[in-house]
Amino acid sequence: MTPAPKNLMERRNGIALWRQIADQIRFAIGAGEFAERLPPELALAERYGVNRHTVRGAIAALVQEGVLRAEQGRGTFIEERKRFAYPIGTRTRFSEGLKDQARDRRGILLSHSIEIADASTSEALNLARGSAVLRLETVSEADGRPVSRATSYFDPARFNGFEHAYARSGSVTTALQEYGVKDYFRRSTLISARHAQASDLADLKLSPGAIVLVTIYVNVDQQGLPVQYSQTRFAADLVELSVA
Amino acid sequence: MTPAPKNLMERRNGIALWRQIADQIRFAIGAGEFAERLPPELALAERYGVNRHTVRGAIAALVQEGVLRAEQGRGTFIEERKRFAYPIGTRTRFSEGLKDQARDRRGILLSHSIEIADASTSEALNLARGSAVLRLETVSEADGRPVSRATSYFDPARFNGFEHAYARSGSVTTALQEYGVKDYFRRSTLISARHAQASDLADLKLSPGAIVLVTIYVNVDQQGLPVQYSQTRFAADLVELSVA
DNA sequence: TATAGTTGTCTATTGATATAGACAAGTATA
DNA sequence: TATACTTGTCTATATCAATAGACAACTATA
Repeated sequence: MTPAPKNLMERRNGIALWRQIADQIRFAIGAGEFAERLPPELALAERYGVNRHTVRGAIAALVQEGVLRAEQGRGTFIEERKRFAYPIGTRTRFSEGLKDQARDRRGILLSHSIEIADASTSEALNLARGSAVLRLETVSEADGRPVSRATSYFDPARFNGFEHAYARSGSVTTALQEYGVKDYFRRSTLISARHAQASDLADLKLSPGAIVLVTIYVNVDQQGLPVQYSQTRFAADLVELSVA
Repeated sequence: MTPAPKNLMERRNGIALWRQIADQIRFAIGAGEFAERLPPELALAERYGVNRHTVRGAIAALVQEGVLRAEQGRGTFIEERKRFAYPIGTRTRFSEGLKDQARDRRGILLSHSIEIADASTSEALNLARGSAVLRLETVSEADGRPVSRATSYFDPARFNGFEHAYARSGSVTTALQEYGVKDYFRRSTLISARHAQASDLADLKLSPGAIVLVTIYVNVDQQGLPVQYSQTRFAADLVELSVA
């Protein structure tokens, strides 16, 4: 039995109480804390040490998001399930990693462009300074829900027209195979967390102030040559990263 | 030249404009957008499409955090701090991991207690249901700055008095050696991110609304027996996790 | 030493946030 | 059907957030 943590809300910190409580409830749902139905509004008000109307504000926001469904006289019910556990390892692949947790997984190409590589990109892909790179902006979905938003870089000399291959299959793994990369491995992953930027909020269908987990990584082929340099943002309320 | 993105702030979303702007400025600094000095308040107000006083609120918060330093008549300057890269792997150790990045690393014991293990703890440590566990609350510091806040569980039958060993050395590695555990390995790590709780804000000296990276892991000895089950919160503005 | 440019402080007004209480409307159950 | 419990709606009040304008205090430099 949890000892009813009271007054854990911070006031006058620039984040409205109803927003903080909405964030807490969403996170608690992701952690499986509430089975199917939310406690009554008065109980939640007691738990968070606020007025019932403030809790109602939080619930209204989550109903708007589609996380909750309120029924007058009956209660407030949860529309969603637990977080995805996304495995990070030497053989990390989006579709493989979630195959036991979601029926449909696919990537969607938002846009692509050829650019001059900056310092970190050219170093990661082992290209000469000032080389051109192919940049892909993608969203990955699981069961129709946007899970991650990636910015990836490829060497256009080796992977000319890669954007079409990716757009067709919705999978980096499949697209790489079309270019003769039978297998690939993750060399390293850097993980950080921050508030989502406005553009990611829209693509990941998040509410303002949401947190994203950011992974920066390089994938290499069987010869150890870098094939993909990528920065991926995961919705922290929907995904946790599992390092095996 | 960036085309002065105006009016990208969301209003009446439960997050005060000054807080959103503070988050944006902090992120822009991290991305190296401002060299050394922030643009004047009026220019920032123009850029974000808000009143000068609103920008001042954001700057005041960042000064409080130690990110900025304002000097009357001169301008507002950036206090440089780079993030620690904390390596996560099979041989993850706090002091080892930061030894090239900080001169002094140590753990501080905040409190300890004997409790009845809950379901996840007893499973992680391979204990019978309802067994007693030793719980340690600790803070780890690097160069005097609190970097992480951990809640760890040990089997009190095997590690009787472990809290004293830890308090003496400030190191789990050293304390485990006193109990004959010459080496240990990390079996798995689960990583998530959320807003910091009030108690962690104080211990990690964070500002309200700050983000923490949460790692949940089990360490096992050379025989594969679990010795430590732990949940650690890292200040996301100060630390990124590196998976090799 | 002027002057322009910067941050700091004050007053005032409007809208959003949070609290409080009362009661209506709907649901489940004894 | 009566009762307890739940969500929905209304009024009212106090505090915080955001805008607006004016001017003081301080710094760099022409």
